[in-house]
Amino acid sequence: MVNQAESILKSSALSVTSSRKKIIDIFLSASTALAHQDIEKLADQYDRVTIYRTLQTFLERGIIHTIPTTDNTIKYALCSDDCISSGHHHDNHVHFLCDQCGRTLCLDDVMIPVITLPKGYSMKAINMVVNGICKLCRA
Amino acid sequence: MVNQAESILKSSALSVTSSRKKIIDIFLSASTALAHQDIEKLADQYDRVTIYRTLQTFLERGIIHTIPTTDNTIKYALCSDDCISSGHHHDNHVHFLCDQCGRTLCLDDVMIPVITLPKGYSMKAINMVVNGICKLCRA
DNA sequence: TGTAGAATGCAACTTTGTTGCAAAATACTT
DNA sequence: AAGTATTTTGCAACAAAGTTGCATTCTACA
Repeated sequence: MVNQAESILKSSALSVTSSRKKIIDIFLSASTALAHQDIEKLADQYDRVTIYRTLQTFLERGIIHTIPTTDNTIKYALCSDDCISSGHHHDNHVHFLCDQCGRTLCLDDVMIPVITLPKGYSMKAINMVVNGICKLCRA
Repeated sequence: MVNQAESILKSSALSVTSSRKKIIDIFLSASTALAHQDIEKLADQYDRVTIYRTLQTFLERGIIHTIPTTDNTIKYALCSDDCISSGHHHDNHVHFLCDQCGRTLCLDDVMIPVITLPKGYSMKAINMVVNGICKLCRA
């Protein structure tokens, strides 16, 4: 019996350690994208440095991705299954940052529209981030 | 004879000081968006704290705006004339981050397309950032 | 089960950002 | 043009965020 965290690690050819499993579990049970600080609090039995290195490793392997924000913070979120299984990383949905509750949400149903760049520019990745008030805060 | 930096400060009802003029001049002569660190180096006769506070003031007055990035840095750029003169801040063009030279460019000609959010979400601001290789690096 | 190699924790450090307060500069009044 | 209220600046001290080297511990695998 292998759990989801272990299978993610194994399919990325990473050794299975308790800190890595814990951090993946945190992402799996989170409904929003998480800042480094959030993870530190939720996994406080592990060293700060371990969390930095683990997130770095996960980024390199494409297990998680970053979401750009207009304040100084970086938010991390699990990549979708699609994103992991394909070799290349692609993350073509819109992200939403609630100005009231501070949560970062993946709007999986809202695709990023195609845009045309000026001559001479090539595109490797695209991010679209909306700020506003989320469903829960408006209700 | 009033220079451009002074007229920007006066139209924002800010007192004219040498550090503020210097920082605006840096933005005026920069072809790309700048990180805090860039400004610190280019205005190293001024205290770090002064630069933090000046950028903060400029943001509040809508003289500059931030550009979100996927790495940990925030980049600042001068708002266009339109953006300054209208009361509200709007910055509806796409930003481009070159993965090779690291520069952040405003693609003034590429507008952010309109998207539809799911029910219950309200939009206050939107950012679109493209990573890739810029014109100059490809040439 | 033993061992090579990888991951972790610790300590020390660098960088980045913040706050309070005294000194200096600016804007405004007369 | 000088005096003064107010704003801005620089300094110092601090807090938070991120990095590096190295010894110890753990994992994967023979």
